[in-house]
Amino acid sequence: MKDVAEAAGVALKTVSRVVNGEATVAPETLDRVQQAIRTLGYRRDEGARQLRHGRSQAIALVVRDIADPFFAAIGRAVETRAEEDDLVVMIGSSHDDPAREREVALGFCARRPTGLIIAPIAKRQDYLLPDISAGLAVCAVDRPAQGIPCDAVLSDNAAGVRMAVEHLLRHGHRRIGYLGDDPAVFTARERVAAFRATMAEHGVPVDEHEVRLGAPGREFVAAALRTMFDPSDPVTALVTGNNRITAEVLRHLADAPHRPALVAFDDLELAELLRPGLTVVAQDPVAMGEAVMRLLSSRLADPAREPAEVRIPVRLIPRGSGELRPR
Amino acid sequence: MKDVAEAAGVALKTVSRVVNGEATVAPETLDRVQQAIRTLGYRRDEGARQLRHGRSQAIALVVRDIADPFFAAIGRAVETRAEEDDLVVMIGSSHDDPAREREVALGFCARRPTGLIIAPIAKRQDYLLPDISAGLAVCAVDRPAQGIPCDAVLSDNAAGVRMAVEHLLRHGHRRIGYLGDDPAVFTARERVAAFRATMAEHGVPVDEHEVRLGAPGREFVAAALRTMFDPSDPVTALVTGNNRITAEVLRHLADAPHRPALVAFDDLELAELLRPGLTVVAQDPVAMGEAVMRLLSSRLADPAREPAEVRIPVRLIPRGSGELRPR
DNA sequence: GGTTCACGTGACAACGTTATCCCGGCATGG
DNA sequence: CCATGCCGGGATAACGTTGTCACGTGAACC
Repeated sequence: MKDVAEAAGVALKTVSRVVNGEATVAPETLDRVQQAIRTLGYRRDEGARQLRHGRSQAIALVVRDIADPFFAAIGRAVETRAEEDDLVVMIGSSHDDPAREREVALGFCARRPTGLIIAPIAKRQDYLLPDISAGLAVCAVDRPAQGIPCDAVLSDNAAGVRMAVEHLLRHGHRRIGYLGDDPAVFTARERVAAFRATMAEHGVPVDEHEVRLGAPGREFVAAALRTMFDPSDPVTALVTGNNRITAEVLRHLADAPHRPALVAFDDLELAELLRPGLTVVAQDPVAMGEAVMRLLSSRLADPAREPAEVRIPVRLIPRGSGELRPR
Repeated sequence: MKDVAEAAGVALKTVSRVVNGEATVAPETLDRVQQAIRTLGYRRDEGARQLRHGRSQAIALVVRDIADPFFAAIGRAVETRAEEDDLVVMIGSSHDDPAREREVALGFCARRPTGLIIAPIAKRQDYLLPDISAGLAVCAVDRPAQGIPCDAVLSDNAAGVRMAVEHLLRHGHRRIGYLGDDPAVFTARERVAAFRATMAEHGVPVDEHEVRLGAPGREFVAAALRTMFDPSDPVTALVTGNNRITAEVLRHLADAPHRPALVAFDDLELAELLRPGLTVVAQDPVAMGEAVMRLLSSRLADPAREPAEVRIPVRLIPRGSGELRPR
């Protein structure tokens, strides 16, 4: 900037004015400065700007795994919106490790971003309190944060599971199994609760061994399927509570002669190519990312606003698998 | 930091020493300062640190689309390695738009990151020259950069296509179609050239209408398949040059009574679940991300080193589709 | 006993930017 | 002709950090 000022024969501050598009610069001076900027290839140092200004024009995004298509889609939506406001996006993955979540989030906070988006894993996010008091806008996504006043954008898990169950009931199924994630996980709790509630509403009793919850993995899924398809009393349909479980179930059933009816929470890439088709309850990660950015803006505009919770609608995409009649 | 110094009754500089783990602090002073840091919830401001130090502890990653599983996997690998060195990762997508690539990359450069990783789309990346002279380490991935001296990490496209073709030849196919991306794309050129070369080596003539190149899309793929499966002289096997084309082909053929033998360049998530199985040439995005990070480190250690090009091996994963005998 | 030396600590400047305050000149109005 | 006001532009300090240098104290050495 000093060099530019020298080249244009003006003071440092005038260059600053030009760079920031302030109106109080005479047209002729403006030209000279812009010329010098081009000649010297000058670009404002955002780091220094941040130091002066207090906050960096950046959004931090802490997800569970950026390679997970769901979070990748959220990331893309966030990035698209962020770019419109000239914000850069910093991304980190917690890999479902609470300590790592904290590490990554605090590492981002040291960059003093404008906003922080977090898909919470840890029990509490109170380690963010100092930064929140210092003006950081925080928004949770996928799950609510605990221990901090914080906006949240969540899928409408209950409605999604209700749609899945009612879809199967409509097609004549009565013995429906539910295979979900560890109940320590917020979304898993919401989804299994909705499963029980919907079944109860329709007067369909639920055997306890028809509901299996656990960490998605080969052993868990294999054991659960053995129980559910016990020849003495097999289920005719299955609802899976997240995409890792769905994938594992599909792997197990890929070469079975008849696949049971299956409705999966969370869409899978290429699900449309599977035969028989896979009916899914699709979340809307793009809408979630956009909602998060809206909440962040509004939070920055009014830091004292009450924490809001936004539920993003989900969508049942019938692809044939629910229509399989009970055997 | 000033507050911490005051609370601990030491000078600013001593706090700095503690924060940076310098050894020249007396144990008793160290304790006092660390106590004050905890009490006040102090964290070093990375922005200010950068200003002093010249470069930010950050890696910028410009990909074509962060929601693409291939780039998401690269992103995760980069992030994992970066975290080990306390580097944050900034991610942006060019969405295959040269102007946007420039915009995003230069926006990152204004943050003065330590390294920039780019999946080039634009014809030339010479807009990075000023930053490179200023000490920015740059590495291209997926495709080489043009107009700048720059390391690159690429898949071994030629070997992959060779494996695909030879796999099909081994299974008795002689009429093999190739469906690839627009030849303006570097990888597309390498792959189709390898197709022709391998066929020629094995003395199998290639009809011109058996090779179709174009932007992946419904119309292009539909037209290409019509030509190739013309009943008068149909191909018995197909090689697809990237995953968007593969997905489109599968969509077209999903409900066909017999699917031709198919080998796809680039793995698809859940490809193992498709029936008939899909044989693929899998790239190794994780290895690519790791190689990129190694190149960046070595570039930082020796900015004058000659640009290097690293080829990452690909792997043929037979899943049955190549074994389909010619009809 | 004086000279080195090592060690722990502190004062200060500088990184690149911008907010605040100030100055000089020109036009306008009485 | 002078007072007033406006406008373009400059000097300075400050944001939070760290590299450089210097200071003071005690111990070890000849």
